[in-house]
Amino acid sequence: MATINDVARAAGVSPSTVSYVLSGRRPISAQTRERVQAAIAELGFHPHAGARALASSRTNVLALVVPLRTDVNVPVIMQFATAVVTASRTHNHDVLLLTKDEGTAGLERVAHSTMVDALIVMDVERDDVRIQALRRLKQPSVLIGLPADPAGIVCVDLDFEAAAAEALRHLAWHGHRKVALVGPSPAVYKRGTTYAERFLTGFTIGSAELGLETMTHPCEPDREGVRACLADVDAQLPGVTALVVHNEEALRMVLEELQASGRRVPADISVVAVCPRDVALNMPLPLTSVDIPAHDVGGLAVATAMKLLDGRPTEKVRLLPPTLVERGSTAPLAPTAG
Amino acid sequence: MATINDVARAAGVSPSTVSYVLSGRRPISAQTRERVQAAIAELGFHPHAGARALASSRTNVLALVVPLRTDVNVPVIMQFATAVVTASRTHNHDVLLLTKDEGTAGLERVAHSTMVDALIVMDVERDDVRIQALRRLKQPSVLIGLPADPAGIVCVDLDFEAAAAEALRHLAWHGHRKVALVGPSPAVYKRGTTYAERFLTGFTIGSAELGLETMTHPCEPDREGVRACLADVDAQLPGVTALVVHNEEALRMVLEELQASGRRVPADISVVAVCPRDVALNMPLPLTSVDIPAHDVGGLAVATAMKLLDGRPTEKVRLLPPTLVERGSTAPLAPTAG
DNA sequence: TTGAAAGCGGTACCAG
DNA sequence: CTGGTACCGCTTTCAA
Repeated sequence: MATINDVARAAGVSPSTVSYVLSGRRPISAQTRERVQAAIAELGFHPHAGARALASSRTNVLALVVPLRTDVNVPVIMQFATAVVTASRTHNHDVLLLTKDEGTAGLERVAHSTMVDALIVMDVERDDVRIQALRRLKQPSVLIGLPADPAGIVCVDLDFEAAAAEALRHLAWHGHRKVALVGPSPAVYKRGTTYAERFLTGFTIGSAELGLETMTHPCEPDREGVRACLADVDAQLPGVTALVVHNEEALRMVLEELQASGRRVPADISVVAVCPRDVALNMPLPLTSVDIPAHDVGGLAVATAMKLLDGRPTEKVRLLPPTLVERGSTAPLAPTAG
Repeated sequence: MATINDVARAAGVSPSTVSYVLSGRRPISAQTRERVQAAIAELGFHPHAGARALASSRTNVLALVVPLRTDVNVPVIMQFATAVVTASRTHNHDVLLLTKDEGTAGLERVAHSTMVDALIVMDVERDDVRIQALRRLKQPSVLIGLPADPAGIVCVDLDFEAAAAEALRHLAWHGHRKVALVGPSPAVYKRGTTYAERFLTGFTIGSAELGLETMTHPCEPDREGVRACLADVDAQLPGVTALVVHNEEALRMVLEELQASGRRVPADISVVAVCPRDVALNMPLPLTSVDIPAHDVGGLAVATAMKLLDGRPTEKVRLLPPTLVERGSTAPLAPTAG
């Protein structure tokens, strides 16, 4: 492999000049620059990452911590991950993949050994033990999620509270008064996954503000779970005219069960999904949905990390406003039912 | 951050001794070792990854290339990825995550800049352009999959041909003579994804060897696609008594459509799935399945990469034998139907 | 606008 | 069994 010295020799300049051509950190005459670039191309020179990291204290690598567990929504995780990788590349960074099960030790390992410049952590829980560890690191970190105490750490996420409010507002606008939330599985709540809690909060507040009659119910994403959930909804909120479904895995089954019980969507019951747009579009019926913008959130996390690395100012908590797109699964409440 | 020199000073030894304590590459007296380890612990010393890479020409990082496209089965991809990360950690390596869309350039970038010791590449196609690039790298690579010409590259995967044969053998043993293959979507075949082709080959050969009456049909994993596929199967192979489903996304819908058409599984029709065990177990009915051992394959890929790095001998192509587990979705053919 | 050279923090060879 | 030290390849300060 060619080194910077080989390039310097071939171009008839000093190694430092080659380095400056590469980094652009000082003016170089056009002539010199061209000679150097020609030599680089000819020799197929690629700077040695380790050497660079050693000399510059910059690795150009971001750590990404993903949950390994599969009770959490895998496709969404994957969307976040690919978004982070893609965004990182546009910022000239690569991504080191860590799994959550290494816990605090994994974070400390890659940080202390200077493998990464910053860390992006997914699947953050209410009182995540990893957060105190992150605070002690010399590298900055960005959470995707929102823990109980985000002090000293930067967080980005969808504004799930607003998302719930948005869903309710849409339904209320269409005249719906009785609305049920079909939530994630109990395990998700139990774990202290904050997006679930935040959505619930927004739902409750929104319900009160709009004067709606609502109920909420977790939902195990299998056939029996969905049936049980819908049965409870019908029992506790008779005459329900709309559902907000914050449970991707269960979504398709909810639609099927509604159909099985003889209810047409949206004629008999409206459904607002909370999910990535492609999921909403790939249902039997295109669903009105509040988008989970995994791509945007991942991109924002990376952009935020870059700001931190550059010492640029950053919001401590950045919650993206939700967008609701009306598709085929919601309709105004029929006058007779109002 | 403490350096090796700080540790050496604190322990009253030379830096090289500290290095040797860390690497175990030469005998150290118990006394010295303890003093050094105490100093390491006290100072919270962690070797600088870049410095280490520079001096040793070893990064202890593996590149993992995953498909970014989502027409491919996301949960399985994720299983492979987490298996690779987990296995890498047991070998004291970390994983750099690359997406397939960077193509050849991405591979060359991380290899030429010495960011990784070896590469693991998923979603390999028949005539994958990346393969020639991999051959030129100084780092070894392991493919998960099997291209047309694997010369010079090590490949690991499930033996999909044998998997198909195994599924048919199981059904034939139970007296089934008319069997249809519900395959992946046409797009998967079109792309030259070899696992699909290999399964098809195995199915065709197995069918001939067992003297079965069979047909094969790709299947778009949505409601209409599944319906159309099953309709074609019924039309072209009337009296079909068993299905082999090599399409995870479609699996649940296949079962539901069978039920909708009044056929009970396994009483009226047997179903063998080809999927990870957890998918087979999470269906309404636990399915007899040929396992896609993502964890094993990922682990094997990593172990193989380690062998290559150590200069130990390795099989060029390693195809894991399939295992079929009988669960509730297959039954002997009823005598009356035979 | 460019060059010289001192590190960055380890590794591993050469000595003893 | 241990120490001294020349690198590994690049960045960046100091000089010119």
